[in-house]
Amino acid sequence: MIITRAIDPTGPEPPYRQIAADIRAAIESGELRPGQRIPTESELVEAYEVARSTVRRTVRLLREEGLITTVPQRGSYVAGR
Amino acid sequence: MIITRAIDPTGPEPPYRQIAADIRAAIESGELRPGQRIPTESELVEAYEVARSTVRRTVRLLREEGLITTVPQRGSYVAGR
DNA sequence: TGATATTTGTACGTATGTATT
DNA sequence: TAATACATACGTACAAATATC
Repeated sequence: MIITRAIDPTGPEPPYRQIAADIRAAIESGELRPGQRIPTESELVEAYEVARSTVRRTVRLLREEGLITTVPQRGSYVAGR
Repeated sequence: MIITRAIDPTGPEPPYRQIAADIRAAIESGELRPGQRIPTESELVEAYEVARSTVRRTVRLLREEGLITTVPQRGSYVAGR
Protein backbone atom coordinates (compact mmCIF):
# COMPACT_ATOMS: atom_id res chain seq x y z
CA MET A 1 0.00 0.00 0.00
CA ILE A 2 0.87 3.60 0.37
CA ILE A 3 1.46 4.89 3.90
CA THR A 4 5.08 5.71 3.99
CA ARG A 5 4.74 7.53 7.23
CA ALA A 6 2.16 7.93 9.94
CA ILE A 7 -0.10 10.90 10.39
CA ASP A 8 0.70 13.29 13.18
CA PRO A 9 -2.56 14.83 14.34
CA THR A 10 -0.72 17.29 16.55
CA GLY A 11 1.64 18.73 13.96
CA PRO A 12 1.15 22.10 12.33
CA GLU A 13 0.22 20.39 9.08
CA PRO A 14 -3.44 19.25 9.11
CA PRO A 15 -4.02 15.52 8.53
CA TYR A 16 -5.57 16.00 5.11
CA ARG A 17 -2.40 17.69 3.89
CA GLN A 18 -0.16 15.06 5.43
CA ILE A 19 -2.10 12.36 3.64
CA ALA A 20 -1.91 14.35 0.43
CA ALA A 21 1.83 14.65 0.78
CA ASP A 22 2.01 10.91 1.32
CA ILE A 23 0.06 10.07 -1.80
CA ARG A 24 1.90 12.76 -3.74
CA ALA A 25 5.17 11.14 -2.77
CA ALA A 26 3.87 7.75 -3.88
CA ILE A 27 3.03 9.21 -7.27
CA GLU A 28 6.33 10.97 -7.66
CA SER A 29 8.29 7.91 -6.62
CA GLY A 30 6.49 5.80 -9.19
CA GLU A 31 4.78 3.60 -6.63
CA LEU A 32 1.56 4.90 -8.14
CA ARG A 33 1.79 5.28 -11.89
CA PRO A 34 -0.21 7.35 -14.38
CA GLY A 35 -3.55 5.75 -15.14
CA GLN A 36 -3.45 3.64 -12.04
CA ARG A 37 -6.30 3.91 -9.59
CA ILE A 38 -5.46 5.13 -6.14
CA PRO A 39 -7.03 3.44 -3.10
CA THR A 40 -10.73 4.03 -2.58
CA GLU A 41 -11.95 6.49 -0.01
CA SER A 42 -12.89 3.62 2.29
CA GLU A 43 -9.44 2.12 1.97
CA LEU A 44 -7.80 5.43 2.75
CA VAL A 45 -10.09 5.87 5.74
CA GLU A 46 -8.92 2.56 7.15
CA ALA A 47 -5.29 3.04 6.20
CA TYR A 48 -4.89 6.46 7.77
CA GLU A 49 -7.55 6.07 10.43
CA VAL A 50 -9.32 9.32 9.68
CA ALA A 51 -12.86 10.26 8.79
CA ARG A 52 -14.09 10.00 5.23
CA SER A 53 -14.54 13.75 5.06
CA THR A 54 -10.84 14.11 5.74
CA VAL A 55 -9.97 11.69 2.98
CA ARG A 56 -12.27 13.50 0.57
CA ARG A 57 -10.54 16.73 1.47
CA THR A 58 -7.24 15.11 0.52
CA VAL A 59 -8.57 13.76 -2.74
CA ARG A 60 -9.99 17.15 -3.62
CA LEU A 61 -6.64 18.80 -2.98
CA LEU A 62 -4.80 16.35 -5.19
CA ARG A 63 -7.45 16.79 -7.87
CA GLU A 64 -7.07 20.56 -7.72
CA GLU A 65 -3.34 20.10 -8.08
CA GLY A 66 -3.98 18.11 -11.22
CA LEU A 67 -2.29 15.02 -9.84
CA ILE A 68 -5.37 12.83 -10.06
CA THR A 69 -8.69 12.72 -11.84
CA THR A 70 -11.85 11.38 -10.25
CA VAL A 71 -14.48 9.33 -12.05
CA PRO A 72 -17.77 9.20 -10.12
CA GLN A 73 -18.71 5.72 -9.00
CA ARG A 74 -15.35 4.47 -10.20
CA GLY A 75 -12.51 5.99 -8.31
CA SER A 76 -9.61 8.39 -8.66
CA TYR A 77 -6.75 7.81 -11.03
CA VAL A 78 -3.25 9.17 -11.27
CA ALA A 79 -3.21 11.76 -14.02
CA GLY A 80 -0.78 11.86 -16.88
CA ARG A 81 -2.05 9.18 -19.22
CA MET B 1 -30.38 40.62 0.80
CA ILE B 2 -29.74 38.16 -1.95
CA ILE B 3 -32.19 35.29 -2.26
CA THR B 4 -33.82 35.87 -5.57
CA ARG B 5 -35.40 32.45 -5.56
CA ALA B 6 -35.89 29.61 -3.13
CA ILE B 7 -33.84 26.45 -3.06
CA ASP B 8 -35.46 23.32 -4.39
CA PRO B 9 -33.94 20.39 -2.50
CA THR B 10 -35.67 17.91 -4.83
CA GLY B 11 -34.41 19.33 -8.11
CA PRO B 12 -31.58 17.79 -10.10
CA GLU B 13 -29.31 20.67 -9.16
CA PRO B 14 -27.84 20.23 -5.67
CA PRO B 15 -28.54 23.04 -3.21
CA TYR B 16 -24.96 24.23 -3.12
CA ARG B 17 -25.09 24.84 -6.85
CA GLN B 18 -28.46 26.54 -6.68
CA ILE B 19 -27.15 28.90 -4.05
CA ALA B 20 -24.05 29.54 -6.12
CA ALA B 21 -26.20 30.39 -9.11
CA ASP B 22 -28.18 32.74 -6.92
CA ILE B 23 -25.12 34.60 -5.66
CA ARG B 24 -23.60 34.54 -9.12
CA ALA B 25 -26.72 36.21 -10.45
CA ALA B 26 -26.53 38.82 -7.71
CA ILE B 27 -22.96 39.60 -8.74
CA GLU B 28 -23.74 39.75 -12.42
CA SER B 29 -26.76 41.94 -11.85
CA GLY B 30 -24.71 44.41 -9.84
CA GLU B 31 -26.58 43.77 -6.63
CA LEU B 32 -23.23 42.66 -5.28
CA ARG B 33 -20.38 44.79 -6.57
CA PRO B 34 -16.64 44.18 -6.85
CA GLY B 35 -14.92 44.61 -3.51
CA GLN B 36 -18.13 44.21 -1.60
CA ARG B 37 -18.33 41.51 1.02
CA ILE B 38 -20.87 38.80 0.48
CA PRO B 39 -23.03 37.62 3.39
CA THR B 40 -21.24 35.61 6.07
CA GLU B 41 -21.53 31.87 6.21
CA SER B 42 -23.92 32.16 9.13
CA GLU B 43 -26.10 34.60 7.23
CA LEU B 44 -26.21 32.34 4.21
CA VAL B 45 -27.02 29.37 6.44
CA GLU B 46 -30.01 31.22 7.83
CA ALA B 47 -31.07 32.77 4.54
CA TYR B 48 -31.13 29.55 2.56
CA GLU B 49 -31.86 27.25 5.48
CA VAL B 50 -29.09 24.81 4.74
CA ALA B 51 -26.18 23.45 6.72
CA ARG B 52 -22.99 25.37 7.05
CA SER B 53 -21.10 22.73 5.11
CA THR B 54 -23.40 23.35 2.18
CA VAL B 55 -22.74 27.06 2.28
CA ARG B 56 -19.02 26.44 2.43
CA ARG B 57 -19.34 24.21 -0.61
CA THR B 58 -20.99 27.11 -2.43
CA VAL B 59 -18.35 29.62 -1.40
CA ARG B 60 -15.63 27.25 -2.50
CA LEU B 61 -17.23 26.84 -5.91
CA LEU B 62 -17.51 30.59 -6.43
CA ARG B 63 -13.94 31.03 -5.30
CA GLU B 64 -12.76 28.40 -7.76
CA GLU B 65 -14.66 30.24 -10.46
CA GLY B 66 -12.78 33.37 -9.54
CA LEU B 67 -15.93 35.28 -8.73
CA ILE B 68 -14.98 35.88 -5.12
CA THR B 69 -11.88 35.91 -2.97
CA THR B 70 -11.88 34.76 0.62
CA VAL B 71 -9.90 36.39 3.38
CA PRO B 72 -9.52 34.08 6.37
CA GLN B 73 -11.22 35.40 9.49
CA ARG B 74 -12.72 38.24 7.48
CA GLY B 75 -15.08 37.06 4.82
CA SER B 76 -15.47 36.62 1.09
CA TYR B 77 -15.47 39.50 -1.33
CA VAL B 78 -16.63 39.94 -4.87
CA ALA B 79 -13.57 39.83 -7.11
CA GLY B 80 -12.69 42.39 -9.70
CA ARG B 81 -11.38 45.28 -7.71
C1' DT C 1 -33.28 -10.65 -15.14
C1' DG C 2 -32.79 -9.31 -10.50
C1' DA C 3 -30.43 -8.50 -6.23
C1' DT C 4 -26.38 -7.05 -3.80
C1' DA C 5 -22.08 -4.67 -3.07
C1' DT C 6 -19.05 -0.96 -4.12
C1' DT C 7 -17.76 3.88 -4.71
C1' DT C 8 -18.26 8.63 -5.15
C1' DG C 9 -21.54 12.76 -4.38
C1' DT C 10 -24.22 15.36 -1.41
C1' DA C 11 -26.02 16.88 2.98
C1' DC C 12 -26.82 16.98 7.73
C1' DG C 13 -25.06 18.12 12.64
C1' DT C 14 -21.37 18.96 15.97
C1' DA C 15 -16.84 20.15 17.98
C1' DT C 16 -12.39 22.42 18.38
C1' DG C 17 -8.69 25.67 16.97
C1' DT C 18 -7.05 30.14 15.48
C1' DA C 19 -7.24 34.89 14.17
C1' DT C 20 -9.64 39.18 14.05
C1' DT C 21 -12.72 42.56 15.78
C1' DT D 1 -12.95 39.62 27.69
C1' DA D 2 -16.21 38.28 24.59
C1' DA D 3 -18.07 37.84 19.86
C1' DT D 4 -17.28 36.82 15.21
C1' DA D 5 -15.58 34.08 11.28
C1' DC D 6 -12.99 30.80 8.82
C1' DA D 7 -10.30 26.07 8.90
C1' DT D 8 -10.27 21.57 10.12
C1' DA D 9 -12.15 17.27 11.76
C1' DC D 10 -15.35 13.99 13.55
C1' DG D 11 -19.56 11.00 12.58
C1' DT D 12 -23.92 9.83 10.08
C1' DA D 13 -27.19 9.17 6.31
C1' DC D 14 -28.97 8.65 1.78
C1' DA D 15 -28.64 8.99 -3.47
C1' DA D 16 -26.79 7.65 -7.92
C1' DA D 17 -24.02 5.04 -10.92
C1' DT D 18 -21.37 1.13 -11.58
C1' DA D 19 -19.72 -3.57 -10.87
C1' DT D 20 -20.55 -8.13 -9.47
C1' DC D 21 -23.06 -12.26 -8.42
